[in-house]
Amino acid sequence: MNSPRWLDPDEQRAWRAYLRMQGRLTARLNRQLQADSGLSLADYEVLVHLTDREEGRLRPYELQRDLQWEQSRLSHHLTRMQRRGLVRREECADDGRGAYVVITEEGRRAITAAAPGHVETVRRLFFDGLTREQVTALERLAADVLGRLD
Amino acid sequence: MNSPRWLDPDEQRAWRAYLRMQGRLTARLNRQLQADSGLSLADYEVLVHLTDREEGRLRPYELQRDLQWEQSRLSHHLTRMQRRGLVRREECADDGRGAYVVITEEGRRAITAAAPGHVETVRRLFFDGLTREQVTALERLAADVLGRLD
DNA sequence: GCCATGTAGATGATGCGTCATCTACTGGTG
DNA sequence: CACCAGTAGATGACGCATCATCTACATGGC
Repeated sequence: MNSPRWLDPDEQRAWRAYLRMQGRLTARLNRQLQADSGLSLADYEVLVHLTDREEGRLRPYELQRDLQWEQSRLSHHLTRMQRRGLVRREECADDGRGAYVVITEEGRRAITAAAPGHVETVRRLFFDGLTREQVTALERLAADVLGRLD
Repeated sequence: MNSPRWLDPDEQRAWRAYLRMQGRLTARLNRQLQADSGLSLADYEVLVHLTDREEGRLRPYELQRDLQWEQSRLSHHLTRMQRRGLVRREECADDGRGAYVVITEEGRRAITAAAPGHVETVRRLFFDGLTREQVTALERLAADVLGRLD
């Protein structure tokens, strides 16, 4: 821990700007989604992944792998979503330990209703005003950083 | 809400990569700070802003403006930090409604101990491996987006 | 001086995220 | 087949974030 390499001024500014953008953007997206459709960003992500498979069901561990969430977070979240009727749990025949998470009709209705407004908000708050180069540079940067997170 | 402009493939990939990086990075930073020094990222931010003024004290509304937090989040957070002995509240003579938040000796010790490891982690997980151009491009992007969030 | 409106800040309820821990089943090795 | 390491998932406790609401003081207009 001795003599750390501090951030230089460019890095400082970039880091502060990133943190600030991140916090504000997430807050805004969450609020819009919550207000317009009663879903959180987390609910939205779960439902997107479920609708990606046409059977509308996944094993929790697959969901966990895709979302990169903590296992217990996922489990708690599914419990809450189940309580609200957005998903349902089913037994898994192949693996006695396992389970399936299945999207309900209500879950489908919820995400169908929520998606347009959410995408519109992402576009309005984030992509509008960015150039194509900025978009590809961001993807590149995120991929670089992700590569070092594993 | 009719006929939304969906994200094109570049935007999709960039957005997913960003969300994923964001989530994983925040989680890692939080875990490191928590494990090595018992502080959360939120605690860290509060203490940084307090130590920025050499009196080590601020009005809550200033802190709120700087951090861009919800007022009640800040208030709750300060209560918890106070309970842990990191800050203290003091009466404000000029304004009967107001208060001061003051960093304690223990708070100073905590952030002094935490900072090197945290900065090192930010550097290792984020800045190492990014070019100078990527860093300035990020700052630019974040500033652009922030400009549209107000 | 009195009232209306605004501002500083606290609080209770409730949902979310993490950690530690637990149960139950699987699958390979002797 | 008995054992044991590993994997799938759930749960309780606790700190965090948001919303709605509340108190108390400040301030400007009459």
